[in-house]
Amino acid sequence: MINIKFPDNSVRKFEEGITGLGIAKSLSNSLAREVLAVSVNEEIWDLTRPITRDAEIRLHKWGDDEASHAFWHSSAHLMAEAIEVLYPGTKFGIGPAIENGFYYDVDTGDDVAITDADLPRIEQKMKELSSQKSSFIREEISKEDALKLFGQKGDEYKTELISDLEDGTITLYKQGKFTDLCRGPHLPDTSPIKAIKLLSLAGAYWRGDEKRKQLTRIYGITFPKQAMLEEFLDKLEKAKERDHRKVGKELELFTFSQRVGQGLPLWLPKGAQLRERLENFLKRVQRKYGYEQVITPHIGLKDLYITSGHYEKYGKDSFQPISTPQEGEEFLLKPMNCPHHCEIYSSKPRSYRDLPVRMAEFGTVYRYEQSGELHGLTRVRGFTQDDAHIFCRPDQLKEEFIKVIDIIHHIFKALDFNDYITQISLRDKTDHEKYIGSDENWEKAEKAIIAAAEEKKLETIIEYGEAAFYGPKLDFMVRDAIGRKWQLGTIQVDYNLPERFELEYTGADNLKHRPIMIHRAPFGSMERFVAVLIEHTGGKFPLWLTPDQAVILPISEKYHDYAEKVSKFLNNYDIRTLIDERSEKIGKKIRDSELKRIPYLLIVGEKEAASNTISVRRQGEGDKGAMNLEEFAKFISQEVENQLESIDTI
RNA sequence: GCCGAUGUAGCUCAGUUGGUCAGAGCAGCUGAUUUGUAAUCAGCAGGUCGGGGGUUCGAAUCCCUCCAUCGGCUCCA
Repeated sequence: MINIKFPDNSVRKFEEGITGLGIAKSLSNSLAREVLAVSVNEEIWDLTRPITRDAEIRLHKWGDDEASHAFWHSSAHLMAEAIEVLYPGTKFGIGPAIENGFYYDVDTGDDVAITDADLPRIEQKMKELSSQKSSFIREEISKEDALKLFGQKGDEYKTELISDLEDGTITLYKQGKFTDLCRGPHLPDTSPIKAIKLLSLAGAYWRGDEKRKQLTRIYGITFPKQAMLEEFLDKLEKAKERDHRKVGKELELFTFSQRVGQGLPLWLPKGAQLRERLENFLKRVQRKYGYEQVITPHIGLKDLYITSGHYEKYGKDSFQPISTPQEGEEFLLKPMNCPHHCEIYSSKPRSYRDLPVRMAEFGTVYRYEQSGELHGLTRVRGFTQDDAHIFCRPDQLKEEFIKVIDIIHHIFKALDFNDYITQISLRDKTDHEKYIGSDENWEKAEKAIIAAAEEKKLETIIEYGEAAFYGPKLDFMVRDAIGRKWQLGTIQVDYNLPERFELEYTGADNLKHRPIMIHRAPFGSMERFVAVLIEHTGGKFPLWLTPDQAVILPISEKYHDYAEKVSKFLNNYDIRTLIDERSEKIGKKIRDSELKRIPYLLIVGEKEAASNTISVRRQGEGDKGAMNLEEFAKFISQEVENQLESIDTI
């Protein structure tokens, strides 16, 4: 007999070799029907795998990540089985469960291609196979046998994976006629996989390596119930309504032009208005934190970037140098602001008493991103960083770093971003080619970030190999409408540029010392931040930010003049309004999608014009009744002020 | 850059196998209507069907190529 401990700390005895499913059955039949996976001592197991020792277990039903993981992983195998039937000879790469669903990378050979049109056929075959209720059978196998098995099939991908594995840790899973190299865990059998949707096809390099073969990746998602699938697809559809590219077009915030060039956003008046408000907000915050604004040009001599090391790293893949009538003279569009700021630092001698020096600039930079990488406002070729560089002494590093974390937290709170991930990006110690600078400095910089994050009690995830080439980073990542992660705020510790630019200050000991540089951008870039802001708010910005604070609706054309008067009056109070011309024509109503995003509706007609008032309605709150103009202006100004004040005291 | 898909009026879209296929709604303009918040009526104007090349008696439709966009991969100073 073995002791099984449950999440409520109760312990029961079972026969040795009992399975998760067996335990579930002993508790209740309905549980046994619903359970999908089991955690045994924090490791996710198949429900059918015998437990031979005392263990702590948790049973997972749909709704637990562990359950959906096993469910989707099994679905990936089911899809692979279907593909093997429909496309014999297909070779398989990897097929994991992901956050929403699963994928499998397959190689159908050069002659056969799976296209979008084939997806329903594969879905159909999956449904057919799932209803056969094939069991997923786990089997341990020696490395030698595994290599032999997949070698016979001619599957070079699996054999490559196996050769990287330790002997004695290799397991196979079989269901129906399909056998796969797999760590598991899986469902007991295929039957719970009822609702199936293959979502998309994409090319994906084998092992993520650009130089290797590109396989066909098929994405899909499955659920135990059709209704769940429909709900998921519906949610996905709704999320697309918030897409910043769609909303940005509707609200006339920004546009692109093929003539101007790919990835070069054109900010329309309302977008510029919004952006300006954000900039002013950030400038105000930064002033409080002791930053000074600087301004630097959009280009710099090529030598500047040779000094910084950026030319060597990115020169070939950047916008190419601009030549001048002067033979041999070459300028680069600036891809970052740091070198310029370094030159400002060294424009005069610095004393230890002067530090820290905090230089801020909304600096527009240009990077030649790969064409396939461009994406709305989140990934562009010309963008404006809310950049700043802090030059400080080693003893100031931690405090300065922490202050930057504070700024970012402040900003995120002010804009109601609660759902973000904090990531520490460190170097990949085995890859020396990718980074510049001494190990000693890297070590110091990485420790500083980790220490600061600990002191601020940040819940961070650590990613190795994600550091910038000159230093480690602390990044704040936010999700977009359909769940993709984007880096917004970033803080980077850099011992490198100060060395390359030979920056120094005179210490109390009257000797020269090297300052440490912190790069930071709370928004990341204005473009990306606005994009994420749009998707978070669905285009309904807070009053203090919104380009149009009120829309004036004249009952009829007769009151157009009065509407103009109201608009002008409010404009004097810095309240931006829009007169909805369309409503002048009776019965024509402004469309919801546009109207709903403007906080206040001001209705004017005979009554209002006569009494010099407006009928005020706040979206979502209903009528506020008639107000005279001055009253309304004060009311709005007060509201904006209150909002800004409450932001300040966050 | 790579794999796959898409590109028809300012916007959203229809256009069956190449032959009245240059269309609709909304937006715009001109009139009429004077009406309290999701749509008043009539008329007008809008497009080298992403660009270029080819096949054909004939191309929005088939082929090639370039450009852009979308979903991924890779990349992201």
